[in-house]
Amino acid sequence: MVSAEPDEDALSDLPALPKRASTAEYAAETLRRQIADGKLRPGTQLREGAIATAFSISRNTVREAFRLLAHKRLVEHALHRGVYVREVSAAEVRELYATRRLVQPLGIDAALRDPDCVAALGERVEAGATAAAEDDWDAAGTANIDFHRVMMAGCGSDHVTAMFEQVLAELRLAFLLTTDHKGLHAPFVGANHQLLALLAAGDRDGAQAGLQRYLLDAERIVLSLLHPDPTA
Amino acid sequence: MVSAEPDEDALSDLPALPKRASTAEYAAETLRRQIADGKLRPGTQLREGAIATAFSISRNTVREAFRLLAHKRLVEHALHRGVYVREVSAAEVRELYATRRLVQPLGIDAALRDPDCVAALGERVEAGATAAAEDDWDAAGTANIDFHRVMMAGCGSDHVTAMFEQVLAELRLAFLLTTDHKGLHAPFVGANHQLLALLAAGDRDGAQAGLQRYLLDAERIVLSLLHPDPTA
DNA sequence: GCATATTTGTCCGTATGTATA
DNA sequence: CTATACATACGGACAAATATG
Repeated sequence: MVSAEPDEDALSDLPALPKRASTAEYAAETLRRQIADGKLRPGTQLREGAIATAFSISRNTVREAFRLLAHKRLVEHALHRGVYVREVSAAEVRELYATRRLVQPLGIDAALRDPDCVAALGERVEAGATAAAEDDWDAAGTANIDFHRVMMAGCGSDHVTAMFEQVLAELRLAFLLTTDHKGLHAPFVGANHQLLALLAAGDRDGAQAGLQRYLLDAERIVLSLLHPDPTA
Repeated sequence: MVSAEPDEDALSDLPALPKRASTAEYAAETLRRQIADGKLRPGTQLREGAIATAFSISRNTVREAFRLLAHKRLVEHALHRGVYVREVSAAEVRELYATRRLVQPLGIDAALRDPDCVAALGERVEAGATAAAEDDWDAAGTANIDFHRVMMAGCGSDHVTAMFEQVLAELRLAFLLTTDHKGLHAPFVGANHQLLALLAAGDRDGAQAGLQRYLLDAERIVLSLLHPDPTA
């Protein structure tokens, strides 16, 4: 590449990837973080030329990075019209929660079979509580997402894990559309705590019912924040 | 592009995609078919230069096509060493069936809630039986895969459907490694018929048990054909 | 509706880095 | 170890599609 150190600004927080990556992967990762951090808002167009000059890489390489991001469904590619940070609609949010209600019961069953998994979940609940106590709602949101990620990883299926990561990534994209981070994440802290207690007690039916209630509530909250109540 | 009609040579066998696609998508689709048809065997290296000249497109475009195929996990990308048609190992086959045993119960439940789905499944069973009667084991294999695809689509979750498509595509890649198409697909015809009967009768427990037995049998068969019995 | 500017899609030539015979 | 083949990446060019005035 032309400039050997493209990492002085936005990349300084990268923990020095041990795994070797191509320039395109590097650029894609940088963009991914900027999207996840809300620096690139949903709907923003990413222009090849601008990014190429900003990152000091060629347009071809930028295009490869775009393909990688499109694969993760973080951006949308419109032929001859460019790529845009994806905007998740209310209908898509409903689909995402429908999918969660469908597959997360598998995670509950997996957790019930594995005490280590329950212990790992306990750490996430604690992290969420700590973050909430410090009014750090971004951290609380991350802890919440991790809670469910860990639970699903317990299923032991790479394909299912990857799919669920996808679902969570898209949901995070939806979260970016609101600024009320406390209203968004605060309710989850207690809910996860309750769910954990049911899992620790080995109460399968209770945990399954609790999960469904949780997901229905979460969907309602997210939709209400996205779509500030049109009837009021 | 330079030449306005990119469709006269290597692409002539494509049934004229109605949806507009970029040259890269077009090339990716052509390669995907050649892999699915067994013309490009697992393990084959796909060289940028060779494909670029063969398809009369630039290496840049070929690279974009490779990204698309890598996304579908049809090819593997090794940095600085090129892309290869993926070889599915025995361990991966076991993982694929473990995933199927995990998620397909959701498909059974969905089918039990939807008579239309059961009807659609009936068509696939018939198609499989017809193909078997005509000794067309490739068609029988396709019908079998479609049977399970339709069942999972009944869940109504795009994410789950996409994940399952992925699983089936990788399994198909494994099937390419054997030439005994009859031995591979013949056992499934009857099994699907039985499963359908249980679904039509509304016997949930029977169908779930039947599914698990089916998947364990299928895994055994596939592994034995891939890995021609080392003890014999 | 038209003319123009911008941006994407694609190609080419070339240089450098990497893996392997 | 050198040589070679290939992937990676760059930059410039132009056509085609789209956006803009």
